[in-house]
Amino acid sequence: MEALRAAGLRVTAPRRAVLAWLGEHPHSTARATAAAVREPLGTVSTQAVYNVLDACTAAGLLRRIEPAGHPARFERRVGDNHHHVVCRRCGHTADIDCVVGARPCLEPSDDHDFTLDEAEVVFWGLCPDCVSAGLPRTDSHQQEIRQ
Amino acid sequence: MEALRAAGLRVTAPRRAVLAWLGEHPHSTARATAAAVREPLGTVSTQAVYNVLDACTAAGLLRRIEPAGHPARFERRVGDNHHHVVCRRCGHTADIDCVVGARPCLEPSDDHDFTLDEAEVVFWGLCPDCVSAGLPRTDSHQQEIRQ
DNA sequence: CTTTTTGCAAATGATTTGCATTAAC
DNA sequence: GTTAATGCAAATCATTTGCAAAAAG
Repeated sequence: MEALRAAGLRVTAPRRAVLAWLGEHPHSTARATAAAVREPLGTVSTQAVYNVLDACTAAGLLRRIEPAGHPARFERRVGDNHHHVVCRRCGHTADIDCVVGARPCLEPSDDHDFTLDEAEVVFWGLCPDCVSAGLPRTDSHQQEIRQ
Repeated sequence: MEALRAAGLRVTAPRRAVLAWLGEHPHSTARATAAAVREPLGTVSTQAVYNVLDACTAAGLLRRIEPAGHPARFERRVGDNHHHVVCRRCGHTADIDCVVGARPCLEPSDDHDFTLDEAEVVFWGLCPDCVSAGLPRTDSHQQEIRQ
């Protein structure tokens, strides 16, 4: 990935592997990503993965999604302002393009003098699997079962 | 507060105090709330506060706001679907009524078969104080300085 | 060779869990 | 008197921090 070099980041095995994995499996957690890159690479420390994710997020190569009550997830689809559906129970996440044309409710009625840079929209609910599975709303146990 | 009794919850000093505090100081964190109720009440355990907040949230008396990277905040304004501006740096939170009339981007373009129950909108940015203060984006140290 | 990354260990911080004691009803 | 809440202690879990060793350019 020359994206790395373009961003002024050194090209290392963990970085290649993390970006490759996230390309195939968007919305993976740090933990799931770590587990995934350890397969081809052998030993990769958890912190190396966090470092990679942080560096790439800072460089704009990744987007971090932090659904309340669930570990952060990462995706390579950056630059466009798209949103997400998140399962309250297992944290499973999918992309959503907002209905209201280009910029949805991007203009708040009153910004309280904040200097805004992003409008984040999260649609909360239950994924099909958790609906059929059982009692709703309990928190996740199976984060990495789902990619 | 008869709201408590109406919700089938016993009326205790910590619950009264927490609800009273949040009525005056919406968007307080658990920590700030605990500190606040300890003043009039003497000793109140942190867990009691968490219990109160959890019970009241479950009963629909409170709404929990969980901005990524910041401790949860609570407010008594429930039932209406309003949104929030959140400061990336200090977590300071304020209410926003969405522009697009009653229900903003409540209809996702594709729900991925999720059973949705809420559309959450968060406007991210920097509060006036953090803009004038200094370097942006660093994380909070002053959660309870701001209510 | 110099600087960035990695790997390992330990710390942080919000939140949760378990259980005996106490207060509500 | 029962049952639900509190208080205290300890555990959990994602994430961060510090630093020496290894790798990238």
